[in-house]
Amino acid sequence: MAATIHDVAREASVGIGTVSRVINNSPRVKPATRERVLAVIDKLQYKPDPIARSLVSKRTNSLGVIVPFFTRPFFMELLRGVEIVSARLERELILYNVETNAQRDHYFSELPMRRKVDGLLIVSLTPGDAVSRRFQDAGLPVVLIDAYSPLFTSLVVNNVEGAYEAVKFLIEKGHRRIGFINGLIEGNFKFNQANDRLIGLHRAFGEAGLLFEPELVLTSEWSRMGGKQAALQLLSQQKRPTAIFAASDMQAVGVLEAAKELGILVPEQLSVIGFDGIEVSELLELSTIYQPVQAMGEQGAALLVELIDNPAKIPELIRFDTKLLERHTTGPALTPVTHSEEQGLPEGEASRLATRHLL
Amino acid sequence: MAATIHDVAREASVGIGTVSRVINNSPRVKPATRERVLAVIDKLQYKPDPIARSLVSKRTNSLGVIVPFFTRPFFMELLRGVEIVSARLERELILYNVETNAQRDHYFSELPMRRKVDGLLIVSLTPGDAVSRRFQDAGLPVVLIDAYSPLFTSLVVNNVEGAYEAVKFLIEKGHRRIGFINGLIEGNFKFNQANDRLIGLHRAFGEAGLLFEPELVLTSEWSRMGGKQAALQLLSQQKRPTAIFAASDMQAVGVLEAAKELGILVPEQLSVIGFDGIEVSELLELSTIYQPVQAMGEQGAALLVELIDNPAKIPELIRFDTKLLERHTTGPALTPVTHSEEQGLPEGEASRLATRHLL
DNA sequence: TTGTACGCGTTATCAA
DNA sequence: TTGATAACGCGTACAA
Repeated sequence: MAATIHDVAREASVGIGTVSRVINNSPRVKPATRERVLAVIDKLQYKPDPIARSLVSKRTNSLGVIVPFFTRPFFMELLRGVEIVSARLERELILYNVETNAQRDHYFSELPMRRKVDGLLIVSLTPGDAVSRRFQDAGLPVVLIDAYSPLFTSLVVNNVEGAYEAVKFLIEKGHRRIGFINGLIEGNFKFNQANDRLIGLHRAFGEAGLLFEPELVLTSEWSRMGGKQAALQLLSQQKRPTAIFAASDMQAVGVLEAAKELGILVPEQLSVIGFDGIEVSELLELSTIYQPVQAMGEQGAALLVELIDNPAKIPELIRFDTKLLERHTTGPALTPVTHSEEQGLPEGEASRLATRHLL
Repeated sequence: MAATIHDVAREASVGIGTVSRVINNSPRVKPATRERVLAVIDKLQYKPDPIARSLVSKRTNSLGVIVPFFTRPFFMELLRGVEIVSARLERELILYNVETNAQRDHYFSELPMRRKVDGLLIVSLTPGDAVSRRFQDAGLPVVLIDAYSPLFTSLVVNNVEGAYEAVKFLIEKGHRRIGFINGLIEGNFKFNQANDRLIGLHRAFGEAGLLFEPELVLTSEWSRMGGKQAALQLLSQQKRPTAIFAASDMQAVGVLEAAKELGILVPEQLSVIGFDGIEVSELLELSTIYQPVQAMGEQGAALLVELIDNPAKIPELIRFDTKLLERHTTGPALTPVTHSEEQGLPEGEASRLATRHLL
């Protein structure tokens, strides 16, 4: 059996109060007795029991993070940031992964009650009013990452601006028929992100005097497969787009796959730009709108800990800027080609080129 | 303030013992009073405090997982498996990420003491004798994944066999000069894996009567960059290999990058095969040795929970088989080319082909 | 079937 | 500067 504070007290011939003061380095203890107690602690290998400690202190020294689809690269890189500072600040990290609305609601309703965490980081999910009130009533510190609520400190990336830049960039390259594959609003996950990116697109279109063509805008899951399906649809239209902007890198990867399957050369015949700037975008030399995901994770965790230490802190809104990363999937627009006239390149050669893998 | 068991007892005019029996559905309570208590519980929104509960029950309902470099795809996919079953079994998941020996030792020594978790999953790390004893003395259930110890239930993949198959496959394709980029033994992380894969290589070489050429075997970090550096070195030798086997997919990706940089065509001039079968290998159409990582995570978590419920369970060793995934980075060996004679393809064309990205 | 009292291992209060 | 004692919220013998 592990030693308790009583064992130490007895062995050192002091009261448990004194031992407690020693382990919490209170100054109110005579150096001599402190030494003695410390010696016994060392001898008995005594470690205060964190559970008993939290029972009275109401603190668990751990951070909870609610994150949807945590294996997706975007969330992984964010989690990495969170982990870095939670480790540095010596907090345990409890992972609440959500894949369904039911799971989300479950955590949203359970977590405020059972005080298993000192604070909560909510990623890419926006708690509704009722839920928000529960968090507040429970006095549970909350920080939102990639989501916004006036009630909580929120870290967001400028999605509108990012999307605007992506589209403007394509327009400047001469593209006029620009497809957009937006991300699905998965049961209110990712609601703002999808919306904002659409707004940015509209703004760029408006500025350039382009009219918005509904048949060029599709919605898919935030995944490779989703992007591929959507791209297949977009690219088999009569007058297919010369450029596609995808709301996430994974979707953009799907676009690349679709293009390859159709024998369409990127970037010669089709420009593709993604959103996120995750590692695969680098591997595939995908042009993209980079967002500082890891930094957001780090700062989010840091702010949460601050908030835990000072619950009176008022919520703030922190914005992060995106950055356009021009790589090799975007190029100037050619004169638009229709299906019937695209025989310029000998069939064999085109598909051979298109089939070359190797990043 | 949240309601406690006392509030419920008073409101329902019963003793706290009865309330306790109700929430733990003990049969020893009259249906009528149970109803009454349940009603009050509902009315007061009472939830038993998990901390107070663990203080007496000695259980936290949470699983700890010690994992090195958790953002690396291999570990991510494993974690996904762990998360799936920990969520299903309603256990919290606490993440202990390890990036240095110091961190590993820290967790190894702290975790057995502070009973913050009911059990521990240790991934790709082999605890030494002293540490193992600590875990056992503390009575902390432990399951090893991708690591082996006779003291704990261990889930391992047949690395020797996997490496053997990879190399045999290359040999059957006609390759004779086969480079091997092994993974670094990072302060004893991944020790067995690297060793086993080398053994598999030797076996295949031996069977085929090939002699082992030390200059074709390098070691690098288990990363893209590491693989790339090693490949650059391998491929700039006078008589460069016609095939490279990398100990991990990420390293293999680095090999592809190196080949591209040198204008070497894959698979025409160089075959590349990786190990792991992570998602990027699919994206890049990389041939590889697949290991059922997610399944290992799932089963590891399930076994850990079993062990927690029945600590007397004796350790078992569970093996998983690899599977060769032939994709598009491996092909038949050409007659070896030396640097001076590889001008067969016009310079421009070769590099143009090699530069084509698009998966 | 039900209620009471005690213990789990700490921290905090207060008197000494 | 110290020690005794009361919480913290729950599970559980034991008594009724």
